[in-house]
Amino acid sequence: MAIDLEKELNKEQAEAVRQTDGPVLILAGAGSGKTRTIVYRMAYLLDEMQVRPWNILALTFTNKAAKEMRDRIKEMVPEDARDMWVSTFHSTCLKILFAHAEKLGYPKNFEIADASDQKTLMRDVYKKLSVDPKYFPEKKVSRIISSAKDELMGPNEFAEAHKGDMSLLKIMEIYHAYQDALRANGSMDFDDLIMNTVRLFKNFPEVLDHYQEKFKYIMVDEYQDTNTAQFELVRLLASKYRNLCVVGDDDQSIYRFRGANIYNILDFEKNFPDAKVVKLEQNYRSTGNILAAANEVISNNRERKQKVLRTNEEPGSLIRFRQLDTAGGEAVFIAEDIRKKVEKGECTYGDCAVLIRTNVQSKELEDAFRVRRIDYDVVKGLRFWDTKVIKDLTSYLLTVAGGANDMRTLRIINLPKRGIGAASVEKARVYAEENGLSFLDACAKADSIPGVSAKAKTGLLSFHQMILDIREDMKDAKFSEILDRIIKDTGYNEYLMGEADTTDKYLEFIDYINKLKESLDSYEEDTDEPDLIDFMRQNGLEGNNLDKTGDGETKDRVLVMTMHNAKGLEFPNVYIAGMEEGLFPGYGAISSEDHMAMEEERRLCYVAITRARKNLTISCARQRMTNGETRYAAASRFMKEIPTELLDMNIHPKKTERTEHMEPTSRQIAKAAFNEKPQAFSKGFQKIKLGKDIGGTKPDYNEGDRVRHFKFGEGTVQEIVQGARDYEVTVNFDKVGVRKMFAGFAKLKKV
DNA sequence: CACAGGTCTCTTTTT
DNA sequence: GAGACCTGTG
Repeated sequence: MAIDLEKELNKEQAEAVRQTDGPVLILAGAGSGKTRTIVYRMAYLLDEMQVRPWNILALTFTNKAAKEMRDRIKEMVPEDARDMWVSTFHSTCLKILFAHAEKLGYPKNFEIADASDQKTLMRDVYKKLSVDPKYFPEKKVSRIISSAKDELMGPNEFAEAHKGDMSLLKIMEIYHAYQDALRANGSMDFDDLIMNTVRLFKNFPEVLDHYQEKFKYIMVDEYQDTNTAQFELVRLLASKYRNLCVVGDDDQSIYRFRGANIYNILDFEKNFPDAKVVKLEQNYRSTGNILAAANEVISNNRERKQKVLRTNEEPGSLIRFRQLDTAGGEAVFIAEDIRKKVEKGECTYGDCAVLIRTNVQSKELEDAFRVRRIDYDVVKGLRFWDTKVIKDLTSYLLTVAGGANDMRTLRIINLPKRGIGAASVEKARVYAEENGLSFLDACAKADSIPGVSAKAKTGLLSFHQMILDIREDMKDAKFSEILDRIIKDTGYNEYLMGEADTTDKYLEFIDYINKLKESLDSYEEDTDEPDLIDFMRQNGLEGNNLDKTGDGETKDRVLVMTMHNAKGLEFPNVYIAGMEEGLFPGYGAISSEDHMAMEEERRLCYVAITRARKNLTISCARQRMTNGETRYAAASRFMKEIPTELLDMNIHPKKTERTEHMEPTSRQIAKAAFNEKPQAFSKGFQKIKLGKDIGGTKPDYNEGDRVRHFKFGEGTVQEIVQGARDYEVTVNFDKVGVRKMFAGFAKLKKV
């Protein structure tokens, strides 16, 4: 099948497809037909350039993206799709490591430690090293270790990089012990998969050479999200044939917090000086006004590649902006608005999505939808294999199967409760270690373990016997049958009934179990030598998340999700909720010294805006409960970056929109009145005029006055200028020097 | 050993 | 304000 590029693609897309050799950077703006371009490019490589399918590697971040790409290639070139490696960074590395694990000192059948395994291991490490989590919060330390791995730093390099820093040296010690614990369990965590593959390539040039020869053409999707380790991996693989095509959008780089390095894409041409760059700026998604707003907002970023999205669409309706008094009122406004639209037949619930900055924001929205009987779903990050029920049951399965690491057995030793407390477990564990036994085998020797209570002894012995019995009886049974037997023998079903506080919850648990069984059955059918550890390895990476966005039941319901979760999706009607200073941009970005933090928030805003196809509604609340505290906030600075002429601000509100829910209660007014910031509350409905009312009140200090800033401390006011939208104040701070800020946000106090 | 009550924390998330 | 987690008591 010959491909008519000119007919099926636009000029830029066709150009991107034709750039087959050498390094290529495709800057694909939001909604510019990125996936289409990638898929055509692959088909072109195969059909026109006679590239062999097994010489192509395509890397993505999510399984969803990999699957979509695979499916679409299959449609175009069915016979070749099979032989191409189109998968995530992690599963690609897994495939490579699987063949070479022993070279790095890992067992051939190493396991993958997921988030909860990591946590368990960290716990152990803290106990072993008697680290005080007060000084070294587990979560923070885990994050530091993870980012060290993202930067390709092992414990030793990490120590080298932080010589003399006492607290970091302690973390290095934890890092060391954590790696040891992983090794002892024959496991790698997700970050290890990438880091170890890079190590493999660096230490074994012949292995690298083999894969360089294999992957003569490499493509990377969402390149703006790559971290240093992933960059290095790609660089190594591509360094021989140099046919590297990366696709991404620097304006949509929103994962800095998990190691993504935006300079990978910004500096691509520095790293590959002969790179060809193609920009895809034609947008096929949104109306003119939405696109104009997105372009305006993102143009405030300095560190970016110049791009302007354009469209053939009409300008469409204005972007609506509403400021409500409370977060609850905001939720009511959104729910009512959606209800009215659906009643008028303008759209269906499924056409609407509410985007939020933080997960806690979903609560009020859920209440508002529930009260109105509006079908909705909150897209949660909850993933199938991380679910407690699934972790419990797979731990049982692996323990029964034998060869499970102790971590699994330890998880279920007293679950459901069988009278074995933490103290007894610890004793059995020490005994196991001293005698070189697995934890399960140590249970059988309960009589010889010193200091274990009679009750616990019985518990340990019967646990061991139960596992052996199941193992013996179910030798030839299907995995799903073994699972049934486990549930029966352990009384896990009864345990779940106790755990679930509602019937719905219980049914959800049962649903998980059924899904697990299905998954086991289909694995057994498709695999020559089914093996549970292999099953876990396949699926632990196979995100299989219960995400409700795409596949399967496309129910007609409103979706509520974080802006991060919305990346890559689109909806006719989008609501962005919580457009407030302190929430979006978040407090952290506002107080950060690093301007890249604010730029990242702005990119997130850009991502959120560009999700909308036809209608975009942005809202915020004057008052919101955050972290158990009532906080007052002005509208987001990002709102001021959208030109007024693109906005419908409801300056003359219709009476019908002034529902009681939006009015503050007298108690709230009283509360606000006692608050130090009197501008926090409007009396009744406040007219919103950008440039005046939003944070634009004249400060109560003058040039030359001493003022205090919540973060920067004291300083002297050098200049106060009335800007287009707010008063701009220049302050020379004693500690941090001269800063320019908007009076509305800086909350400077006269000293 | 289990449970109750006190304490602490609290962006964003994939694999 | 809610959820996770730790500690003290029965």
